[in-house]
Amino acid sequence: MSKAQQTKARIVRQAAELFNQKGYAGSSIADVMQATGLKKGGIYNHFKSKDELALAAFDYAVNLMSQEIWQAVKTKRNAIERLQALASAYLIYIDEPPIAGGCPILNTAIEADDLDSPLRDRALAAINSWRGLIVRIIQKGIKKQEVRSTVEPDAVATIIICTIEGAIMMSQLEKNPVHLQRAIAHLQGYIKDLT
Amino acid sequence: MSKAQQTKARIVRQAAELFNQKGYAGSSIADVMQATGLKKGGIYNHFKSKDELALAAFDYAVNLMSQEIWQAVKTKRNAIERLQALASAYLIYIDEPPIAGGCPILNTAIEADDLDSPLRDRALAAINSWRGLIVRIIQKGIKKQEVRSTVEPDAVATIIICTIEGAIMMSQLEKNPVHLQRAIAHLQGYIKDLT
DNA sequence: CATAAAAAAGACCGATCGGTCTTAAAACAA
DNA sequence: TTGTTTTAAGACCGATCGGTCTTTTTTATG
Repeated sequence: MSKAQQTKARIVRQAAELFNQKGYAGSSIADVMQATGLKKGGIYNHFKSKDELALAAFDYAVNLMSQEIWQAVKTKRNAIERLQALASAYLIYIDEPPIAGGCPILNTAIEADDLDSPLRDRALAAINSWRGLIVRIIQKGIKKQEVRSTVEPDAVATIIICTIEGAIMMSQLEKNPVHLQRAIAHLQGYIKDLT
Repeated sequence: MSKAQQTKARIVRQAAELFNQKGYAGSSIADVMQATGLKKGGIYNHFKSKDELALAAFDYAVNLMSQEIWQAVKTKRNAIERLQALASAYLIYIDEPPIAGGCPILNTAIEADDLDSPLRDRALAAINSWRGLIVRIIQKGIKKQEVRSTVEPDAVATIIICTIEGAIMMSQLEKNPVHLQRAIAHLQGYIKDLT
């Protein structure tokens, strides 16, 4: 990777963390300059606009988390175990958060949900991708008779996602991991009962 | 109420809706001017600063929702029914949202959780007040043997709150009430099993 | 090492930011 | 209804916003 590519990647990484903590509207280019140690020219040489950087930063952050989840899921073959591993993977936000400031999907969704922006579309796509993963795991589990046939994959996906996201918000706000731990413990039982 | 008081209340109401949709950092005083139809002098005559207006707007929004919840809860005497009524009360976000833009506690928590601002303190206090209500209902329920004595009030409060908040986010993002409906249906079963 | 190309610096731009202050209009009390 | 006080208007302020452009420095290539 060339020096320029390294610099660009570094800007994305550091901007992602900044945006994830202070929000897009709450962060200025001056903030990005401070976080990266670069001046304006150094940043605008790699990105056309603040919006373009915001999109790149969001994609980076989501990718980071997606890989984490997939790592956890792919080690299991049984649907129940897969879902449980998926839920447990979010405990990483306590020990080694891939990015500071909480869940980037949640943060971006809240900031952009009333706007009609590319960022909202990206948050929506990220949620739907996550939901798709859960739905596919359950559908396969039903076929393999690991999951009750009466289970509605879409409904389960909603419960898993909203419980985790709400818990991340609470733990982040109270600076106390217990909420996320309780939520995931609750989900483990909920998922076990899908059998 | 004097004319001036009416105007002040109107500013708070309209600013609350604006902030709840576009965020505090995402809304300018010019936006507030447009929303209220007032000019700068008319706004700063009532509020020292944007921050002061933001706090008043948040308090107004939270109060609005708190009253809604309490209205629903107070009609029931049994702990299980009270919790179920509490959860169901959030369906109002679908039919007649008290304020546009989703849950003000959630929105404010996400925007302010990494900052060290009065707004963060307010969001924290609002969540804790909500949690306190749930905990007290359960404690009383245990005493009256309406709730299993092995139930941990704090843990249940976490599950109820994070499920609802996560679901509001999802329904808001996807512009589809189904997520909130599923989450509340799920909570009804969860609460019933506390017996 | 020389040279062309790319990256970063930093001065600069108009627009907008939150906030102030003087002035005019409206509300209120007598 | 008159006089006083409060409320709202709107010009104005310095700071900061996102973004541009020229110049210098660094990197990559022969």
